[in-house]
Amino acid sequence: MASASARSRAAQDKRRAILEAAVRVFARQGFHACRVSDIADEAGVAYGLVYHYFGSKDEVLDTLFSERWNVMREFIRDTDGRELSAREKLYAIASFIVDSYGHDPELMKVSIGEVTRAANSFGQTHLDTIRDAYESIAKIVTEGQADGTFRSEVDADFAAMAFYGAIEQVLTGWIFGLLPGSGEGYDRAKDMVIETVCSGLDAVPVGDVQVR
Amino acid sequence: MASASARSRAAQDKRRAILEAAVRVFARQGFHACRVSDIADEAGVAYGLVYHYFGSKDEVLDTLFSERWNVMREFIRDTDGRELSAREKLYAIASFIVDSYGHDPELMKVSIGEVTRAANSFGQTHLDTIRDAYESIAKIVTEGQADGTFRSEVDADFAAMAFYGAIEQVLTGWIFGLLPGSGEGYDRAKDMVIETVCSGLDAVPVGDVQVR
Amino acid sequence: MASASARSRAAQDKRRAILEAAVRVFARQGFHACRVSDIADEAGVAYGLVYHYFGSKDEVLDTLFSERWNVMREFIRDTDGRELSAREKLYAIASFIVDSYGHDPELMKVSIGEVTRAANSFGQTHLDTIRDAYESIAKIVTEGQADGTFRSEVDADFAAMAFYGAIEQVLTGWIFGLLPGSGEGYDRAKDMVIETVCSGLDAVPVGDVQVR
Amino acid sequence: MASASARSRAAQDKRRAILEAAVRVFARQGFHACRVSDIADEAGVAYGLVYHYFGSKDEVLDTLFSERWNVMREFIRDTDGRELSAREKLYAIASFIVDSYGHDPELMKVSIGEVTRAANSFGQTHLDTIRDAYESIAKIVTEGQADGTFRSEVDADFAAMAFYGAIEQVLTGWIFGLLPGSGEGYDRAKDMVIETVCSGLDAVPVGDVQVR
DNA sequence: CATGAATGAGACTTCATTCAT
DNA sequence: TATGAATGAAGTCTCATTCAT
Repeated sequence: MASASARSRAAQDKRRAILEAAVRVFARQGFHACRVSDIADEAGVAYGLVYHYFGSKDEVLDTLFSERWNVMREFIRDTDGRELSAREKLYAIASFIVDSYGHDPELMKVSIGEVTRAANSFGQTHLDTIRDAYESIAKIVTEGQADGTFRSEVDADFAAMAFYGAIEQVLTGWIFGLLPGSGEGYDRAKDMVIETVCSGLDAVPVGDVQVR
Repeated sequence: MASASARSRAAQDKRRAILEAAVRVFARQGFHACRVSDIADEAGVAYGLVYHYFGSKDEVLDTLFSERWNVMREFIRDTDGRELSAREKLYAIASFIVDSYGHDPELMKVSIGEVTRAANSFGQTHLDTIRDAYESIAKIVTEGQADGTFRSEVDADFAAMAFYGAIEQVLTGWIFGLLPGSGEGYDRAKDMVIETVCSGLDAVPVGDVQVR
Repeated sequence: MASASARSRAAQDKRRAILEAAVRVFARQGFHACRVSDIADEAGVAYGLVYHYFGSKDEVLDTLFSERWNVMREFIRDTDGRELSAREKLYAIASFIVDSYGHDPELMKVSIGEVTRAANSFGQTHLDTIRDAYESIAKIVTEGQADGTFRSEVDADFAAMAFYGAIEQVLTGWIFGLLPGSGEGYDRAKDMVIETVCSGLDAVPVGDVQVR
Repeated sequence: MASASARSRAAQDKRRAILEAAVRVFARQGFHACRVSDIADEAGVAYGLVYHYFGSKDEVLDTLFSERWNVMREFIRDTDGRELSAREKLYAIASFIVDSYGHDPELMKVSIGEVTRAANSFGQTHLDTIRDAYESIAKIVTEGQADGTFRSEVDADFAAMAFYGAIEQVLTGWIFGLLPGSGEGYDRAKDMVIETVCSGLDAVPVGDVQVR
């Protein structure tokens, strides 16, 4: 019985090893440029074992996406349930995303870089998950607007998108090497995201501008 | 000579037809999932003609991306040279990007999905172009900070990234149907991007927050 | 010892279960289109057990074929030794083959489709067995010709082939639904095979025909 | 225009070359044991050209089947329309099949040996064609029975099956080397098939036999 | 310019077989 | 006996690219 569970544990270890190897090679070469054998080699397992655990190369990426977004969705939902102001909630979420990058930049690189391809093929499931995450963020914004913390000029859906996009682009900047500071400046980054999105760039808030 | 130029014009028409067909099939199926023959079929030209005008399938995408970003870079540079406040300049740029989407959503989908986010392959090729655009935006922010329009709490590089990311994510939301309002709400979208990024979400600007 | 023999019997049961499962899946999907795991699943045993009892997937089919043909060869030999006329012997053999189909159509389908007709691979392996059976039939025809029961116009080898072919094609007709009556008309079928092969179609026997 | 038709003719030549090469390699190694590259090599064309003309390896076999059975079906229909006795019609058909073997033994080998696999997968179309051919033969038998040439003891469907099976088994005998005489004895073979099927083996026609 | 047949390297996937437990 | 994870060779199919016309 112990041996059975040990065998099972060992088996799952290989599965996990394949998944982690996939993150590395996808991040390094991109999903399309990497072969299934690259994943197997990186994981140190036989070619066929990838297909023992996953139905296809796509399914490996699929699994990676699911895991990343489920964790994130759960975090957002938990955060929303805590006793925090709307701004603090957004800060917590921004922190989580930035920290995720700090913890596993390769996974984030894959997650950000391959979404489109996923959305274009097997990604309907993920779109629903992603939509759900955005809606949770929008809900936080809406609550902030309701209690007077946030202004009501901006649609909550829209703000959620801008909020998430701002963060993700910062990560993209780090990934591409367009932005300095990855590796040390995480805390500063979080602050700046929140500063930008919550307080804005303006020294003094103004109304609409008119540019032809 | 007239006939020669007419022939030349006709030829360029085919080239253009291929490019436009490519946008449609890339947007529909993704760059990797579409074959060169799909482009030719969509354009209504012979298979080999694609190779008469372009050196490779990659070059078709490269061309598409370059055209789009050169226009954008030029616009940003021009805008920077105009007699506008920093906020107005950002508004003009946001308008331009949103209008670009309104004008050719498929091109934007391809541009964002296949190149901007692709840190490997194509992303690398166009990195300098992208970097240049971001730097132009950052320069505008810097100037705004210098003349007191913008606060200095946020790094200009960082703000440029957040600004661009917020916009691009809104487009992404439209592309994937995560955000309602594409098709009508462009003007409102521009305002909201500027509102969000410049004025922020806060009803009353506050300082840093402390979350756990 | 009783328990040892019981264990052994149980073991042979599994072996038999695998063989019978193999007949079903081979008949359903064809030998090449079915995987070893299909056999194991159908038999309700573990993957590896197939290899405990058989050296290879081929060996499973070989075993099936050998069992069936050895029984048949034995029957033909026994029949030949009985006190019967040549015609009665052929009738007995035709009966046996038709009854075999009635008893296990799937096995016959596999035997005919995957081995008898497969001039390459499996056919070669069992050629001697098949040849032996045909020769036994030819011997019966020869004896019939010797004692004046059968005409001598037709070579015995040739007649054996035609005889067996006629029967097998009827089975094939049943297998593929080209011929009605499988399931009920076995006795009638036997009669008709003998009628056709022994008495022929002619109302009155005639000589050679001349067709351009 | 001439050059266009020449090009087209050349193209069809390659297609034909692939088909003929396929017959040879399928006959030599069997469908399953041969790789697509074997076909290409045998035809002296590039690997990919097989896929330019055929959607899959299966489709190559499929095409071979169709051609062979369509020719045969047409011949049977034509024969049925001629002014011949039923026996002469059967003789003509038997001749045709035997001659087909004489003319292209490899095609017949493939045609006979791979039917089952075809029937198990893509062969529904062929089954209909084959059924049609059998029915045409049965129709000839029925007419013979109607005009008193043939006895009515044997069902026409059944007789058609036995007739065809007897012939095919002779070919199989030649293919396997179980039967001597292939190469020279074609005419004798035709006569014997007709003798066997039409006149039967019996020296003197008898009624039913009773064998337990 | 235009066509589309021809090429062949490359990648995914399958699956028979082995083996440690 | 029995299990099923692990292996890796082999083969199908795809598709970017070339080239003769």
